[in-house]
Parts: sequence; structure tokens; C-alpha cells
Amino acid sequence: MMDEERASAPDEEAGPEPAAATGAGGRRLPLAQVVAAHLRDMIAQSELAPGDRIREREIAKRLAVSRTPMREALRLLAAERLVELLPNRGAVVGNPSAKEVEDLLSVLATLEALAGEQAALRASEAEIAEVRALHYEMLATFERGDRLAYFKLNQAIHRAIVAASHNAALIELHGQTNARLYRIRYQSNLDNDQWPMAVEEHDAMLRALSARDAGGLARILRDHLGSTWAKVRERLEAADRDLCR
Amino acid sequence: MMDEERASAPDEEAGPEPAAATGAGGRRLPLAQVVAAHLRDMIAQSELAPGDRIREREIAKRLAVSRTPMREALRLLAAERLVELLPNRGAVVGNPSAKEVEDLLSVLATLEALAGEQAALRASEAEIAEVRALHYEMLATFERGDRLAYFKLNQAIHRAIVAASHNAALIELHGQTNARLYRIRYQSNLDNDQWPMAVEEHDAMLRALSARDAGGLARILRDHLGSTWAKVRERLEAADRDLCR
DNA sequence: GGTCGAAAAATGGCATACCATTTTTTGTCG
DNA sequence: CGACAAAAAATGGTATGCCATTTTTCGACC
Repeated sequence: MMDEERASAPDEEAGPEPAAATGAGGRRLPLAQVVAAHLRDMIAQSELAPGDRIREREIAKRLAVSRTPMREALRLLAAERLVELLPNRGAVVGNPSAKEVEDLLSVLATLEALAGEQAALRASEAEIAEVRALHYEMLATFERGDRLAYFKLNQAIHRAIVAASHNAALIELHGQTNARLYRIRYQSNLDNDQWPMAVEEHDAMLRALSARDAGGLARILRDHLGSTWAKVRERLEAADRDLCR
Repeated sequence: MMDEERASAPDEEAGPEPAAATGAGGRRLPLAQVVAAHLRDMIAQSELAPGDRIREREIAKRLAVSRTPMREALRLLAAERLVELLPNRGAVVGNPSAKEVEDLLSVLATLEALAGEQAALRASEAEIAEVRALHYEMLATFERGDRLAYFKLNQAIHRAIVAASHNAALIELHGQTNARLYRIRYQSNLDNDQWPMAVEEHDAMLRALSARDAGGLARILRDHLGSTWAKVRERLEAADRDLCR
């Protein structure tokens, strides 16, 4: 093995400031995650548009971090499929096609159906009560027309049901898949008028869970995302057309 | 940001040999992946037993690589759930409990069922023919009692069906989940006498696919893994008992 | 003998400097 | 004016050296 004491490195004698590492920020989170979060935001806000190349060294310098955490951040984003790593061409911001979204939704629906089935059997009464509570909170946001809050509670309910399955692998896969669809569902939620139907479906969902009707809950969850697809579809196909132009 | 030209670092003037990087080996794959593969083998061969701690610096030195690729390798293995990253305690080799395996199998069964459903609708005739070919190859290994080949063809058939779904997200998730179960299924395949049933199920599977019976294929695939669980169960519970002792 | 605290060792994280390749640019020559 | 080769820039991958913290290890002190 190589001896490490060989050359005593000078380090940087007094850099203007080691940026976020030893510097001011004082985070407890790994820089890679901070960077990843930052990039997510940049992508969400189209500061980095789909198709844009991300040059590791450039962005790293811009964010005042070294390549090490930047590399890791890009790996994280790639694992989330938010960016794609092209050999020798850096990372490019990905944008799922309508078909990819449809496929993803069919998987998500299946996972949620399984989660519903298992949750109906395994959930504690407290967990069911919590889902019910979230449901009523969601109804409140619905009445107030607060789409953002509605969206978040909607997500929370689904997460809660999945969590109630007590199936770690399922929870994880659901989380992954959901994350890949998050932005798209978010956008489509904000400009779409199909609220009432979704509310009705959620109502049925809650009844099935309360009755511990595994099959019923599974079916409802599967169909629920089917209608999501209908909602998202047109929007996406329009976007696809834009990109192919 | 900090200027990078400030201090000229001495680097290592003449290390005994930069190990695998510039040295002899001359791989084209990233070291991280080579290391990850090596660790997988070590784990598979119980050179690293479940529960063992993996000390980054130590193993890195042993394999003659620096910490950078070792860190990445450990991330990869952690993503595969082969090891678990404990804060400040290094990585430990993971070993799934019987419940975790059961949960994983229920997810895998669901994913395969969905894949079967979509494959029945979307597969090309050529893809179906290939599955049929693999099926007959598998029958051959069955007649010869070649369990290893049988196992591999079995896997290949399932992969082929999933691939025929033409659903990239599904293919990916199935691959992930299957990988997490690979070793366990492999081991249980080698010492178990339930072959005939599995063969019959595969037969039904093939018929459903040929007939493009989506619902039927989905059901068969779901049940198929159900019987796998039955096979794996006893073996696992015994193992669990061993570990808890 | 047991407990608390300081020194020592282990960990995780980062920044850099280098290298081998692969892409891009560019400038030159048919 | 276009093909081509040499030069320049970009990329991916690594090795190392430090640092801040967290664990451990140990020894002095009740």
C-alpha cells in the first residue's frame, strides 16, 4: 500500500472561505444532499430546464462546493431519475414522456393497491383514525379551494395508507415511484377541475379502510390513479408536442 | 468562491504504485463498481457475514483502492440493501428477516402480476416465442435435474415476461426487488423438492401469455410467487432463529 | 470497584490535484 | 468549401490530506 505520510500537503493556507464546509452555513446535513436539494429546486423552477446539460465543475463552482459532493448529488438525482447521466456528456435534466408517466402511474397504482390490501389487514385503529383525520383536513382545504394544501394532504393520505401496510419494501418503492411523479402530479393538480371526483373516491377509500375491506380498498386505489392519469394525460401530451417541435 | 490556484499541492511524489488506478489492472469499469462486485462476492461467500462491520479505510486498503471509490461502492451496496450504513459505525452486512422477505415477495408478486398483464397486451409475437423457447430450455434442465441451470432459466423467463411489458419503470423496479431476493431464492432453490409444481405453474403461465390472457397471466404470476414464499419460509425462519440465539 | 472525563482512534465529509479519455474546436490543406 | 488532424476543453475517475465529530479506550479519582 502507499504510505500516506509522504508529502506534507500545504492544504489551502487561507482560502477566502471554505464555503459551506467549515464556513458559515454550519449545516448538519451532508453537502451532497444540500446540493441535491438545491438542484431539485433549480430544476423545479426551470432554472435548469429539461434537456439542459449540467456541467459538474461549473455548477460546483457556482454553488461553491467541490466536485466530490457535487458528484454525489448528481448520483442522487440520477437515482431519482430527475437527471440522466450521459457518458462523457455530463448530466442532463430529464423529462419523462407521456408514455413513461403512464407506465409509472400504472406501477404506482399497483403498488398502492397492494398497500391498500395489506393496510386493510394490518393497520392499527390509530393509523386508520389518522387517515380519517387527514381526510377531514383535506375536505377542509377542498372547501376553501386551497389547492396547494389539498395536494399536500392528498399525498399525505396516500402515504399514510401505504405506511399502514407495514411493508417496508412497499413503502420504499412507493416513495421512489411517487417521487418520480411528484412534479408532474403537482403541476397537474394546480390547473385542473376534477376535484369532486377525487373527493368522492377518497371518501370511498376511507370507508373501505375503516371496514377493513382489503379487496375494495385495493380496487379503489387502483382506479383512483387511473383517473389521475386521465387528468394528467392531456397536459403531458401537449408538453410532449412542445418538446418535439 | 475560493480560488483553486492558491496552494500548489505536492500530491504524492512517487507512491509505491497507484494501485489499480494507473497501475496494472487496467479495467474499463469504474473502480467503485469493481469494488462493489468484489464486496458482493465476499458477502455471498460469507467472507463478510451478516452483521459484520465493514470499515471503509481497512477494506479500502485491503483491496488497494482509495476511499473515494470505496465510499461509492458502499453507497451502491447500500442502495441494493446488501449493506446498511450506520452513522459513525460504518457499514454492516444486512440480513433480511423472514418478514422482510415475505414483504419483498408480496411486492415482487404484485409487480410481476402487473408485468404479466401488460405483457399479455403489449408483447410482440417474437417476445412470446422467446419466452416459450426459454420455457422449453428450462424443461430440459428440469429433466436433467440441473438445479443451477433451472434456477437461472427460471429467472430468465420471469425477466423476459417483465421485459415484454415494455414498461421501463416496471422493469426497473422488478429488477431492484428481484435483486434483493436473489441470494435467498437462489439458496432455497438448491435445496427444495417442489419442482413439479413450479413447472406446472410455468406451463400455465406460458399458455396464458400465448393466449394473451392478461388477467389469467397476472393471477398465475401472483400465485406463483406465493408458492415460492411457502418454499422459502421454513428455511428462513430457521435462519432467523439461528441469528436470534 | 465504579464513575466521570480526557486522550486516542474511528468515521464521515470535503477540497484538490492528477490522469486517461472523449468531445469539441480550430486551423490548415487539398 | 469541406475533410481532417492537431490542439484545447470537458469528463469521469481517483488518490490524498485535513477537519470536525463521534466512539472508544483508559486512567485518575472518589
